[in-house]
Amino acid sequence: MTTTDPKQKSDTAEQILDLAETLIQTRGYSAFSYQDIADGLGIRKASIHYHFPSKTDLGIAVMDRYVARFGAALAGIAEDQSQSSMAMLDVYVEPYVAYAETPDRVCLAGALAGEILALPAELRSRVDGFFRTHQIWLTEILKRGAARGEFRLAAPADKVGRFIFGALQGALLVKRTTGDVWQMRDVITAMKSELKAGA
Amino acid sequence: MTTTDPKQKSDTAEQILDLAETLIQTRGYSAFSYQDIADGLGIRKASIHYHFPSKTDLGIAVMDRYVARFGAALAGIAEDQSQSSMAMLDVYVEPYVAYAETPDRVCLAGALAGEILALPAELRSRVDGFFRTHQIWLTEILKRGAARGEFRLAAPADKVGRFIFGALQGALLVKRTTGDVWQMRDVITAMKSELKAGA
DNA sequence: TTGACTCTACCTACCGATAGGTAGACAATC
DNA sequence: GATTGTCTACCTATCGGTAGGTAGAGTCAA
Repeated sequence: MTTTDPKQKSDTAEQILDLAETLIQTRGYSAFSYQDIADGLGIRKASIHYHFPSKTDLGIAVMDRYVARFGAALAGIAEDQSQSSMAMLDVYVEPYVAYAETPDRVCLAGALAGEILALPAELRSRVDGFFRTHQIWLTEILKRGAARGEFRLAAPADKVGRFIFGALQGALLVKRTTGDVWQMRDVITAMKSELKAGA
Repeated sequence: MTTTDPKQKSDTAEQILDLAETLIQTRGYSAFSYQDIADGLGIRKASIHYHFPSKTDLGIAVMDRYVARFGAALAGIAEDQSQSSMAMLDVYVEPYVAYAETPDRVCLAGALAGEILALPAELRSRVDGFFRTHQIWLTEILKRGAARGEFRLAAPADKVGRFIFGALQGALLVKRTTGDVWQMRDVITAMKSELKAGA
């Protein structure tokens, strides 16, 4: 950095995190290597080990950043209580739509979940926490929508929450394979129609 | 084999396929090795290469067998037209429930989809075909149910089909990570309630 | 002001383990 | 005697990780 930038983390560490996140989301945790990152950034493998001693450390750092980013987003959505619950849901699904419109990206947690048995315990627990948090958050929004007469839930909110969350994660998985950009849009259309039905 | 068994494929080849299928479903395609199979069956790596020259060949054989098995099942379900559409759906989701009740298994196609970019093209196209076939099949059942007045669809059948298929695949993914056996049951409960709503 | 020292951030060069895959010997069977 | 199936022994490539060195910026006492 030539400018006087009071940044906390070094620029290199940040670049490593960014590329690692992309690589995990597209190829998976086991399938990306320190060499891939080294090649991508034009540095040596050992330099990555300097910033992130082990692959586990790097994986944890990537996931923690992702969780924090999403956590802030979830809190932000629920903050403005003047919004309709459907509007909140619309904001929630935005990242899914965005990922679905890239060629190969899926949710980071979804990518890690696909190879959960190959992951170190510290990563496993974080993916688990991500899933639980999101399903609970969705359940709360659904309850709110039902209480306000916006949604008509055919089943208890927590079950519908799991249904919707699974559908979003599944849609990303299917879309990456089939390449059909309508996969995610159709799922969201169906989801919203189901919630509005009878309202 | 000591008994006179007029089997087509050798017993060893069959055992290799069985174990490979299990390993892909639990660990993933990239994460299992010929050594794992050799250790599991008490044979040498080179013997596996005799039956399946490359890992790609083995992967294709496993997937083709799986697709054929499922294809026969789908045809079987739709055969008896005296059944209700909900009964057909119940039979369809049986394998998902069964996988969800194992510690770590997911759908073979789902497992492969998780690392689709690391797969040889021949495998990729098969996973793609599997997804398309199942979504089309589900759509047909939904249309039938709607026509018979069993289901009330809030959105076009193909969109609901994608919604349901994604939810089932996503539920397996989430369940394996969280270990919550209710994940799949809750999703199926919600799905059936949505379909019955208003009927 | 200068020399000794420390720390950061990178480097080259290597390690043992494991991956998928191959060559060829050796029995058993048809 | 050819075919089938399994073996031992080996190959090359790559993995995550380590050892040790170095250039440069900052610190600080003489």
